[in-house]
Amino acid sequence: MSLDKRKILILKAIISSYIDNAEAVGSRTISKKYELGVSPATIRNEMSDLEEMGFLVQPHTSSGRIPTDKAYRYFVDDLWKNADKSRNPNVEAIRKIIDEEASELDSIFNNSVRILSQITRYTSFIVAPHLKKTKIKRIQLVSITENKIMLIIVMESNIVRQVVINLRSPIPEEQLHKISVSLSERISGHKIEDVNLNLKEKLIKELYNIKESSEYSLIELVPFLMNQIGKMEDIDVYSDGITNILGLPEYNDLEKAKEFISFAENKDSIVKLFQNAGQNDLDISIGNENPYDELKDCSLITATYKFNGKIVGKIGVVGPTRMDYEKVISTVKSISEIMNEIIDRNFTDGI
Amino acid sequence: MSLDKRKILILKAIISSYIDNAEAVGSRTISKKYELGVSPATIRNEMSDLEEMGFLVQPHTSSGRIPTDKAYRYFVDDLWKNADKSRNPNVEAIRKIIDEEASELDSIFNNSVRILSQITRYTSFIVAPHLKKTKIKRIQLVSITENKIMLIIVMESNIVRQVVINLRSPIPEEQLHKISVSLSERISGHKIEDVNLNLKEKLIKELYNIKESSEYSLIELVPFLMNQIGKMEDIDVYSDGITNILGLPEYNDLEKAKEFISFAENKDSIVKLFQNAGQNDLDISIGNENPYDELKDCSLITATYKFNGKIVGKIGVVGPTRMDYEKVISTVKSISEIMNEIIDRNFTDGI
DNA sequence: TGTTAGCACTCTCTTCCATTGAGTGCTAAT
DNA sequence: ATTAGCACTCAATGGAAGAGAGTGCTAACA
Repeated sequence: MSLDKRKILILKAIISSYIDNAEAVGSRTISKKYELGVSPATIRNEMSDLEEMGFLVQPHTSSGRIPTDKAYRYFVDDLWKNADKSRNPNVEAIRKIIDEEASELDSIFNNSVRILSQITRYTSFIVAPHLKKTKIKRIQLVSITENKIMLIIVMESNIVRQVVINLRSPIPEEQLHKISVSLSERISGHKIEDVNLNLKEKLIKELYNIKESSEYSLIELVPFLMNQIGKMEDIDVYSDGITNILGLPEYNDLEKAKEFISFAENKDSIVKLFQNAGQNDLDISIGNENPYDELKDCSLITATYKFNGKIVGKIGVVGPTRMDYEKVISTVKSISEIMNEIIDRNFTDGI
Repeated sequence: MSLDKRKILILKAIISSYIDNAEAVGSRTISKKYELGVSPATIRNEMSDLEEMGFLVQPHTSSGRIPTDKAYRYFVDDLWKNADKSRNPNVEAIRKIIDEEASELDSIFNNSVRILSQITRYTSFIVAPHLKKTKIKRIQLVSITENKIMLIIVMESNIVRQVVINLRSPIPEEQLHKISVSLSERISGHKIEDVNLNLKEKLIKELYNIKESSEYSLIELVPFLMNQIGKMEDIDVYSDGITNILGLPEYNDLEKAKEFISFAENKDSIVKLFQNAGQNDLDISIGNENPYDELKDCSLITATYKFNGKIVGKIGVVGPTRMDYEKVISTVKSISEIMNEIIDRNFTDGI
């Protein structure tokens, strides 16, 4: 039995109808709504074949049929081949919004993930860079008030992290500057994880031996600074629209909804999910292709974004397997491209 | 008819049972579980009286009874009088966690709201200061990379806000410093809202007339900086545990749950809710005492926190009217006290 | 040989009762 | 004033019956 043209048309019609209504599709519906020029009986025969081939299932003997993961997979792979190159019409509007607050990664991520979930109406995530694995370019100490200084860390990728630190007693501006310079000299080029491993002790010792350090109680400050640096968060997860699933018929069951929500709110599981998700420009995993039981009725569409051509993070959408793949794929693609472009422009070192 | 001792005991027993089980309480239950030494029949008579007095209602003729808002109000006011002065046993642990990352308000708020919702298992909020109404102490421009500078704003209350800004072309360190100093001189003492109103134009004009400005294209930079300052967020809302309500029997109805969630996720409504909530150390509004329909089955417990003795923000919990008031009140109280203390220590100007 | 009308059959879903059980209010006895 | 007893009420539970959507099969048709 082969997947001839008519079978494909019928399959697509069923998928399309099921995506719209979340209800098992019968032969009459197909013959009425989609003009195939054949009677329900013929369609029934074809549907029976499609079921045998594993593209459809019947929830019970006398109901219509539902597409399987295999059907979605076929449909998506087909989309792929005949990919519509027409750009998402919203692209320019989206770019403008993200670009407006593009000087901090945090804003780029927040805006991107929000827009993504607003357009798709599903749950969106961004899993952000492994800061601990990138090198520190320089650090800087800036006096804020008498008892507060700001520690600014600039990473190789021009990502900036800062933290305000309370001092027990003021440090003269001049001396702060000296500490800042010597600390920066010694720490730049190293990774945050190195600081945690062995650099910390080494640096503390070195700095103690410098004449001018002794003026101020570096004994307190430097180890504290090193701890702050070491604590910089490793992987950030941004999410939006988690509660959107409450609107989906497949999550009418409160228990199921709660299960999904607690999965989505758990950063660790999301990080793992996205790390497993393949490293292509765009990856799609459908239903049981997902490694997590909580997502067996969901599809995950992820894209990567890069710094300096190196893969560092992922953006993605989780929705029901019954999702409008064409729209979601095009949205994820567009937004990831916009992110890539904006990050490139704002965070990549010139040559 | 008066609220004699036995009626009070029975009322408390009913409230307590209803808080535990969320099910209408019958006379037999009370007589069995709470040793009052009287028969169900007697309790029935008393319950009938309590209903007449407005403390109880029957969902239908042949069911047990449920406490009304008035009953909770009585119960809470009574708690008040006989307030247990014993401190929450967790106080020290909580303080430690919040204190660990106390040099930035953002962390204090995030940690506090998280702990509050974790302990109470309800939804918690913090509505943070009106930044636009406080004066700017100083601003500072710090060079980050060739094309990035950081704009740091220190408010009168020692709150620090910073934003990274991308430049079209580099500015020499020296000149950046000059701009920073003149901008800071001119802007300190003013409020953010003043910047938006008229200060912006005035300052731009003034700075154009300074000799050294002309070296660099201040024409671009200064207006941009002013916009950044003017854009600093007005009121921040922190929330946690919104989806906790999915576990409550009163929100078994998905529609009701969705309504609550979209209310809780809407910053505007939360800001209004908290602004209406009274300015005492602790305020409680129960059920229909709340101005919002979405909260007619909820109680709101809020506390204030202060900077320099001035009220600036609120922390609070929203849960079902059927909540363990004693525990929630004590938790909100403790956490607000801890916040006050930590903020005082870290953000108040010395004398 | 593929298509289709017709029909019996299947299974869910809704509606409608009857039954159950928790709880009340009232009355009469203590 | 309290309580045992009892009739009564009403939500909740659990079939049973009927409706409706959809199927598979058969036989006729092009």
